[in-house]
Amino acid sequence: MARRAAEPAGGRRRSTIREVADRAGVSVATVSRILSGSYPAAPATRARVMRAVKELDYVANAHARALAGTPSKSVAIVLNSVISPHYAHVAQGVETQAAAEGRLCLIGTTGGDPERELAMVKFMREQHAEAVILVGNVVADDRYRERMSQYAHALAAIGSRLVLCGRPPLGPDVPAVVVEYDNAGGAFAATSHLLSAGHQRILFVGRRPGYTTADGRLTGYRRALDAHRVPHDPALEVEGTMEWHEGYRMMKERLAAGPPDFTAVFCLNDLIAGGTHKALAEHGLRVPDDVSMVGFDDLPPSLDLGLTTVHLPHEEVGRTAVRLALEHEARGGTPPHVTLGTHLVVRDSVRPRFR
Amino acid sequence: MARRAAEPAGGRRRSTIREVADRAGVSVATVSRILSGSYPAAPATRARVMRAVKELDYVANAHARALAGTPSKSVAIVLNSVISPHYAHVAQGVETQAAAEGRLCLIGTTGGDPERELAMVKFMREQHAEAVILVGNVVADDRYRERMSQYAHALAAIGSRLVLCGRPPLGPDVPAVVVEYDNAGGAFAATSHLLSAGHQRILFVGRRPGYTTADGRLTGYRRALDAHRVPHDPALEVEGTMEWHEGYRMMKERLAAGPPDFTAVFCLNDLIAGGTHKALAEHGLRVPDDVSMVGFDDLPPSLDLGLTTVHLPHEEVGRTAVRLALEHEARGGTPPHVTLGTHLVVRDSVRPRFR
DNA sequence: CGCGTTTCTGTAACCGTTTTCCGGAACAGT
DNA sequence: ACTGTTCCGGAAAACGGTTACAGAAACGCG
Repeated sequence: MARRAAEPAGGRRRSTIREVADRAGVSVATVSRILSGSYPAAPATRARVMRAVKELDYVANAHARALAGTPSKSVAIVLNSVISPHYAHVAQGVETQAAAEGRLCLIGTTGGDPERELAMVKFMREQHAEAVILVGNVVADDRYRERMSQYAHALAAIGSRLVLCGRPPLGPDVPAVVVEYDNAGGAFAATSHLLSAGHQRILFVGRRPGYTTADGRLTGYRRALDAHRVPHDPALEVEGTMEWHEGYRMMKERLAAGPPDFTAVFCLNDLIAGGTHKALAEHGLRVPDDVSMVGFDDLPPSLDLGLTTVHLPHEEVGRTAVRLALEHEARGGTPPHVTLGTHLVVRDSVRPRFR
Repeated sequence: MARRAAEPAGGRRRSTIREVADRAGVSVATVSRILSGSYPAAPATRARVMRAVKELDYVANAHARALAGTPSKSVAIVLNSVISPHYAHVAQGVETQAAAEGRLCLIGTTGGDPERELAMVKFMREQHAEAVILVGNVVADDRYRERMSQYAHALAAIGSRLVLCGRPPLGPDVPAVVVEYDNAGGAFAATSHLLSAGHQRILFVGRRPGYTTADGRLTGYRRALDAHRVPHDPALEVEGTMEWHEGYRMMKERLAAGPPDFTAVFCLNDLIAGGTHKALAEHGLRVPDDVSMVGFDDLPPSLDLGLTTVHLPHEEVGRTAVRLALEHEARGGTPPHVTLGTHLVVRDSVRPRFR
């Protein structure tokens, strides 16, 4: 066979079920049956087969197995990057739940590039993933939206599922499971907490129109102001992305422009809170003595900072995504859309202020 | 066909290459060739095929393809958990490099359980991963060591590779690639930094005998003391695991036992540094004014803390692992063993002390 | 117009499993 | 001893692609 010629340098071939069968003196069918477990086999035969398997160190070829009709089930997760703590936690949840349900976990990252995300989804489709879980923010232009909903349909057509985590639904008739958390609610709670402590001028750090997460949190912030009848000042909303150094930059610039015109800070997330905190410290402003502060995410930095923040059920999001996708796959019907609750974790970054 | 009966509830079937061929009025061979790219085909035929593909929204079955001899290459990574920043960074490196080399990335977590780790390796072997990358600490008992080196041989036999990241080799004749970073060297540098600043009594927080990472760093610490002819006091080595709350606990207990008998702290990693920092603060001890401090890892918390720490090339470890495994797979020979360098990042947690 | 080339396209074998369908052996009952 | 069950194990047909081989159509040329 010429086909055999192109083998990896050092290697014997991977042993096949046929070789096991020969060595055990039985047919391939018997080996297959014995290995797949529950099948009546004479103890002697079973022993012979098992010995052959051990001696050859045989493991089944997952591809052949999948092809023949016993697919090794798998779940795919696609995210921007795995180093962002939030994504990492979600991924952990996905992985945990997938393992619990006996599924392998495929992972791919996109670096935030919609193009690569689309490619990943296609890739996962080829791999017969039972569910493709998309996590995180993207700017959703129309072309992207269209192609993604096409993929949703394609996946649905073959009994698989597209799952959107922490991003808005694609549309009413797109068959995708959606797992969100309550950004607006959390922001409302955090802002109310500051307001109740007597703060009126609350800086919102991390505005970013078009990004659904940021938008949701901004909405909650504004609603809380409204509910407390505190006038809303657009000048208190600072724009920037969701990173540590951006938080640092935003606060630096703000303070460089003049003395603080706020008594409290709402940070879009804990990373930003970290940077902001640093910038404040460099200007001799202490938290919470001089400035109160709340964050969002409840990820590691908040522990170091003693930051009062909004807890997000990161891992729960991942677990729920897998669970819903898998049970929905079995049941069929309209795909579920759940919103997970968030709650405030009070630490030590807010001080009451009385007029 | 009875086989067809057990279909997922809602779904049409996944379309096959045969259906594409029929619709385009050509043979399957032609479709296969056209899709696999570089093959001379009449423009008209190609167009017809492409249209059929689009209309049926066909994607190839990766399993069938793999079976037939064009395996979709993949690389597997197995780690304790993806939420630990260090692992996450390594994973990111692996994923990046894998993508760059056109490989899919399979991921599995073990929760630190050797049993699950072994199961994962087997699983990955079934999936025909070109390399299986193991990251992180384990307590290596003999049974574990033996089975793992058996897997290494099994993988090697079929032209795949076992890669160990940040853990010690299994033995001289075990065909596994090893990528380490220089724990001892980094610890030496960090400790020397403290010693040069005039500190003599340096608390080592996070001793954990048997864990290679901890052991390596402790070695570096002791060597530095030696080199500076500072007597080594075992009472200055505190035991604990590598987490934030452990750092907190260790320092809390130390301070509860009596006034500080040290002027500087060497933390096994940045997480511990975070907890330690907090505990110090609660006792009114400021860093670096009252106590100097160095960490290890250069992960996010160190930014917030302004921590002087040892930088580890996390992502580089992951990338190197993939690169080495893949080129070694091609070349054959003795598997490489590399140690990546580390260096000190000076921030603002160490203050000179003069007698 | 016949023939050798060149270009495409079809046929069929094969990849390594699972599973259906069947046949033979052992064993008990009469 | 003959038949009916029960138990085991084998042969062979899928699964959905790739590719070696060969055949047909188109083309240039003497």
